[in-house]
Amino acid sequence: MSDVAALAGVSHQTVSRVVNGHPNVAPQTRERVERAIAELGYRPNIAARALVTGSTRTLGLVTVKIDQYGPAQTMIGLENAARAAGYSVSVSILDDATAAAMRDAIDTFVAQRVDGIVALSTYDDAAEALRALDPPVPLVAVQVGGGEDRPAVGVDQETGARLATRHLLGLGHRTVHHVAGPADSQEARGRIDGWRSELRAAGAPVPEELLRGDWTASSGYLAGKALAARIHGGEDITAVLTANDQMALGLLAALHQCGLRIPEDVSVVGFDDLPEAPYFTPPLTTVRQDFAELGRRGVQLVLARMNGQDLHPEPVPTALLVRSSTGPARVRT
Amino acid sequence: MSDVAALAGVSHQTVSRVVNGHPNVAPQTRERVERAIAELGYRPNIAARALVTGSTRTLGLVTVKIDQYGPAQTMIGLENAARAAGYSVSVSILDDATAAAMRDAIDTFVAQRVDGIVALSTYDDAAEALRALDPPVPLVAVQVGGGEDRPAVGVDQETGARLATRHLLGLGHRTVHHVAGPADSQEARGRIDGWRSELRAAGAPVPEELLRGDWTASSGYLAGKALAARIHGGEDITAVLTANDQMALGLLAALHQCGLRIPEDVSVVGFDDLPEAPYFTPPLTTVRQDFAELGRRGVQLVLARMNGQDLHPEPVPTALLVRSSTGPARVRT
DNA sequence: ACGCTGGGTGTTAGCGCTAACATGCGATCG
DNA sequence: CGATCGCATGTTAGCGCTAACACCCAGCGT
Repeated sequence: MSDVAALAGVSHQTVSRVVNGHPNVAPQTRERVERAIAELGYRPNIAARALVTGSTRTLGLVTVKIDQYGPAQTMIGLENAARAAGYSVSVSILDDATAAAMRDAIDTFVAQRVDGIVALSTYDDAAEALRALDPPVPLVAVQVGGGEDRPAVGVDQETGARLATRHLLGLGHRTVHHVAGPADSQEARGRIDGWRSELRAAGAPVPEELLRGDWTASSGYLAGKALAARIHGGEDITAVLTANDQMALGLLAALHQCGLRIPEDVSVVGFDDLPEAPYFTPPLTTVRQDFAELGRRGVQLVLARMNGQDLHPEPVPTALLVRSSTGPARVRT
Repeated sequence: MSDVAALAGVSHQTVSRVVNGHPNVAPQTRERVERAIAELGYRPNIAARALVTGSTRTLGLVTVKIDQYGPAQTMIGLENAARAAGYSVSVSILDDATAAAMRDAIDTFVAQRVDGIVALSTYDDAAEALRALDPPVPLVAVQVGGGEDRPAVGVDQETGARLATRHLLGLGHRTVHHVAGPADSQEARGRIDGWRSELRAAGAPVPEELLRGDWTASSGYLAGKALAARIHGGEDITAVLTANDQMALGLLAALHQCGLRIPEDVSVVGFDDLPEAPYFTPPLTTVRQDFAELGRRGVQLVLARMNGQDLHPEPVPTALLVRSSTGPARVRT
């Protein structure tokens, strides 16, 4: 900086003023400084600035299991929104959502003096770890529920699941079966709640046995096999809601293999709307989540907290996309 | 830090020594300081340390189109490897791979004084932008080729494509058609090269017309439609290599719709091995890439450059996974 | 007895920047 | 016409830390 000042024939403070866009600098001085900056290829040192201002203009993002489509998209949304707001993003991708790993990551962010932290995960251990922590900077949760006091944004899982269930009941299905996500996932529970309450509201029987998956296509396949066996055993199962598209894909594969036709024999609805969903066999009816929007609201929320505002954002809405994996119930023989 | 020093009854320098694990500190002093640190919840200020040491122990990661499975996985591998080596990761996810966006991102990293930069993208503009840049810190490219001097790691695309092509020819197919990726992708070109050279080596005819996609299932679907039309028009097309699994999915959907059976009428091979690939209809034969390993080697490479070493890592190997989307050529009627 | 070594600790300076105050000067006003 | 204002700029201090050096005091050899 002093080199620039010397070359432009001004003090370092004036250079600082130019760099930070202060108003009270004479236009010609400003120009002279800017030329010197360009000539010398000068870049201000963020660390030094952070030291004196106490702000790094960096957000910490801690996440688990980013290998799923949803979290990855949400991360993109977060990063873009943060960058647009002039913040850098430092990420920590945890292998598993243990409290210890979570604490470690947050600790590192605190040492880095990030201005705010966004935690992105749908698992209970992560949520619990978060609850126990009290970092000196705002910490908001994205898609992690259960925080009574901790600020959070999420997707309106319940309405999404209700939409899907209603669609299937509307097609004349007696009831809807559900292949749920992991028990320790808040997100999965939201979908179960929505599905169950819609069935109840419609007076449809609520299937006792709940099928569990772990979000992977492989677990969906297993669920599909189990379901097919029950259908061949004479059970009246004609409509299935799976908790995400990957599991729906596995389920579809299993039902196909067992000679069941979609949607003639069984209607299937997914959740997420992967870009690939229209190309499943058959094209998948599913519930779309706007992950990018979720990320954006997450950033909006930390930023608000950083300014001391107490924002309570609405959950991100979902939408049902009807494609070819759902059809009218066949008449019982 | 001075609070800790006061509480422990030592100088701030001794606290610094304890924090940084210097050898010459008396055990009981060390313990006293550690207790004070714990009591006060003290975290060293990384910015201040960076200012004096000149090192932030942070790596910059710039990437484009992370919404694809491959880049996302690679990013995880990178982040984990970096964290294991004691580095934080600052990310910048670009909307598109323009030279300007790339320059901006790198500039920000330079201002942040990251110790090294990893660029992750397979597009030519990105590669070109990289070539034009000369940041004051080591910059390595992951999966971006074409760098004569710029250090890079990549996946051995060519061998992967050859493996797939050989597999199809071995099943008795007269030749193999290829649905390639975007023309400006280094990765896509590597696969084309491998496919073409294997055909040549086997003395098989090289189809003139190359089908182009953009990695999406939707573009694969379009290619599938085109292919189906040509098959119905009497062309002898029995084996297709698609440049990734998503496009293979779209292709599969299109061929199905046009009444072609897989693999009886057409054999299809993908590339990537998505976790969902075994659940396609039919389960997809594909070429696996080890993205996590790619990320790991990327970090290894920057770290080496930061130490002034001149590492030239091997490309990451690929493996063919044979599932049910490929079968023997049917006899021409 | 003397210097010498080396481990344990303290003191000082400075990394690059911005906040706060100081200064100088032309324009404005009673 | 001097007091006053506001703009453009300079000066100083200090953010929290580590490197470099200074210092003190045992233990040792001669």
